[in-house]
Amino acid sequence: MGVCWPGMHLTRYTDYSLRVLLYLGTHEERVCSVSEIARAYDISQNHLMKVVHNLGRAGYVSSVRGRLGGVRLAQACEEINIGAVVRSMEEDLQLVDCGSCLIAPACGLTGALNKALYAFMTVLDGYTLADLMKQRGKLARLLDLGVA
Amino acid sequence: MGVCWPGMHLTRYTDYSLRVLLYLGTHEERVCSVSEIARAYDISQNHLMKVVHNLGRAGYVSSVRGRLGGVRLAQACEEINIGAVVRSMEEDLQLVDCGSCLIAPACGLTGALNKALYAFMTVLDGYTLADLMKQRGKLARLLDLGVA
DNA sequence: CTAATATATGTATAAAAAATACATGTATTA
DNA sequence: TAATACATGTATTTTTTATACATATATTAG
Repeated sequence: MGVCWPGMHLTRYTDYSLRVLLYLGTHEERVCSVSEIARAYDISQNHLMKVVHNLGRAGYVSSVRGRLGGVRLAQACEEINIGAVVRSMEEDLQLVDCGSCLIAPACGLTGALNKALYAFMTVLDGYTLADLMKQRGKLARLLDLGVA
Repeated sequence: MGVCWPGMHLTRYTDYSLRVLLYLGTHEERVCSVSEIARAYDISQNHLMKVVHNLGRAGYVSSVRGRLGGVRLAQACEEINIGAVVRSMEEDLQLVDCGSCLIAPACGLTGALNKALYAFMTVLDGYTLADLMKQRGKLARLLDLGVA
């Protein structure tokens, strides 16, 4: 066989990650439970739990167990870079795996795709969580609608 | 529910499209059958048939039916733009579908992702098929290995 | 004219990937 | 100590993608 690139999959998993950060960013003053966030977005709580756990491992959120526990941002909104978040949530963002492709040694595609991906990520590297929250007040109101 | 973006999926389908163009580009002097190309890459012939058919609809290749029929490039290598090929093969390249997402009206993500995708495609727009075939001789040799 | 061979095209099946559900463990505190 | 929230592994479902199958249509060598 031979696949020249495995597909740039920005999954819902990464989508959820960013949405969690947006939620926590608009509620910086307190901890939020995963169930609360799942309810706001009408998303699978189990899935979101793993997303949040991963965000914790990557150092973006800190969690508190037990009653009255929950999650909060571990960094300031201005410090959380969107490109970095995407990179830490998406595993196969490298356009590799040309290993089994017959023409890999002479294929000009790899270089072109890598340059394109680099450009893609460079744009995202130019944004912080704070940049995505310019309309913070409106965001908060929309999110509260979901929880209520 | 609510999905803020559907995923940039550069599928194997697009991969195959570009590989077909590379094959035809290195055999410009004659028509090639789909089965020959499928054999070279060790790929499903049925799948490739549809890829080729689509390339025909998009105007990149012209096909001849019947015995001694086959496919050939309908444009010069220098005229075939890689970004355009990707756009015509991938349907959902637009990062839309925020329709059902709660926070869409105040979400800064959409803009960031669209800018990133634009940067990605702009890079690909800078390449032609000819650019990917700089090592044409080596390509031809590798492909012949697959057919043999 | 006809048998061989190639593309054209719709449908069905299989494989892979992703999302979600389920189950159970661990920690915290009112 | 009961309630609640995170932690984590496994199983199931859903979705997407790739492939297989079947059949129609076109072309041409002989």
